[in-house]
Amino acid sequence: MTKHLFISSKGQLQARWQSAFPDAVVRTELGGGRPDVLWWARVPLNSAELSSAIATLSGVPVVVLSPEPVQEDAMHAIALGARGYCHSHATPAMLQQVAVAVTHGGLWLGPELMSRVMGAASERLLGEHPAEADPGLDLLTPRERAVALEVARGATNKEAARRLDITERTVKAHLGAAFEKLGVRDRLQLVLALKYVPVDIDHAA
Amino acid sequence: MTKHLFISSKGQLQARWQSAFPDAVVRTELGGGRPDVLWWARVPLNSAELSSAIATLSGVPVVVLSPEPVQEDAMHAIALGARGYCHSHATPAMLQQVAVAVTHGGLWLGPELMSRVMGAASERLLGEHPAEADPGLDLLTPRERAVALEVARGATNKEAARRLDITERTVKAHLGAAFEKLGVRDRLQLVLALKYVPVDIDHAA
DNA sequence: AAGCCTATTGGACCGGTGGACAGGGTGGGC
DNA sequence: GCCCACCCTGTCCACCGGTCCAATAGGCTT
Repeated sequence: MTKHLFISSKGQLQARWQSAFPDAVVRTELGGGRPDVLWWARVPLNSAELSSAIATLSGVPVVVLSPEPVQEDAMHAIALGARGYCHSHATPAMLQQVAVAVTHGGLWLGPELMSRVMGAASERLLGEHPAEADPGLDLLTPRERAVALEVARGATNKEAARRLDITERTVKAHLGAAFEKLGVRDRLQLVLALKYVPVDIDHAA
Repeated sequence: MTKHLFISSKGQLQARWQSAFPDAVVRTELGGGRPDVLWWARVPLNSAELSSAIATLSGVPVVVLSPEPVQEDAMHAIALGARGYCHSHATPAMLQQVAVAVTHGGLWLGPELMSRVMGAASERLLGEHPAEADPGLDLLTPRERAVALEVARGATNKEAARRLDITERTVKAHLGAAFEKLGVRDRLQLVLALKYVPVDIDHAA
């Protein structure tokens, strides 16, 4: 018989899970025997905890359950080695499906996520990035690029303004345009989007 | 009963496959009814053919079989939407495993490929290389580190608070402590400090 | 000439951010 | 017991960051 172990912060979904797997064990902490499937339902998702759980139970498929599935969380989960990701309120039938898939060596993600992951993986491994080298820098005008690079080095708007000899207001304007073009919401995400940019030589030690 | 359709250039493995699935149908071309699983064993792998087959049988999981599995082929296959990839001489037991996984919504790739694909997908989607131990990070307490990492991913204080299940105020506290310890003035420079080590912070002077 | 893109700046608004006060709680070392 | 490090929370406030409303001016294509 397949042993299912659910790790949950609180036990409130125990009944639901046990209707999918009558012999399911629900606990708040890892421990005890070695299950055949580990269902990780602790919220919020803590990377460190999950990672150590996966490492501890090496070989046991881990499925992450979330009360409100987020793609980003799912990506983190599979990056850490999880074999599945689905809604913690999924129907018992769905949970059984997932269990079957992962215990037979599969990865279960749900249709949308699956296609996203597959697309990303193939892009990465086949080396055909859609916007290959620059995920954005050449979308920007020269001025926008200059401002973006200043900001990406950690400058405040005021500092960037001084270095480029323009008004802080203008910096904001260019920066706003850059946000728009790169589809990010703030300077920090701009930096993350531009993270490949090598640090200026004249500022490196 | 699950219907298995094998598409093969030549029929020589028919016996093996039928020992896994007694009612398996082996053909050289697509056609006839709609199977529950489509096993694609045509060699060499033709992207166009496979693609159109997957499109034609939309919704039917497709598993690509190869007499000599190559990672690149596997990547192409899943890029086109295949749900599995394995050796065409796999044991009947293995084939049954694969069938179970894919018919339950899973992706089946084999351990090595799976980890490769997962790694690639997460790198691509999260834009991160697997844990390159940041030197500054161990100056921080576990909680400060967790907050710092959330922020380093582009989260706002509010988002970090939600993800770590603490108040925004507490996020600020940990973050402030992290700024102090790392000698930076704001979240953006924190990210830079965690990503590239040798950046001089004071180009404002 | 008209239209568009780029660069530049202004003012105003408001939410996010970071620092400066405050505490409260736990657990471990001396 | 006391001290200390860590974790968590609160209020207040100045500043920064991002976006809205503009406007002016040069260069470029049509």
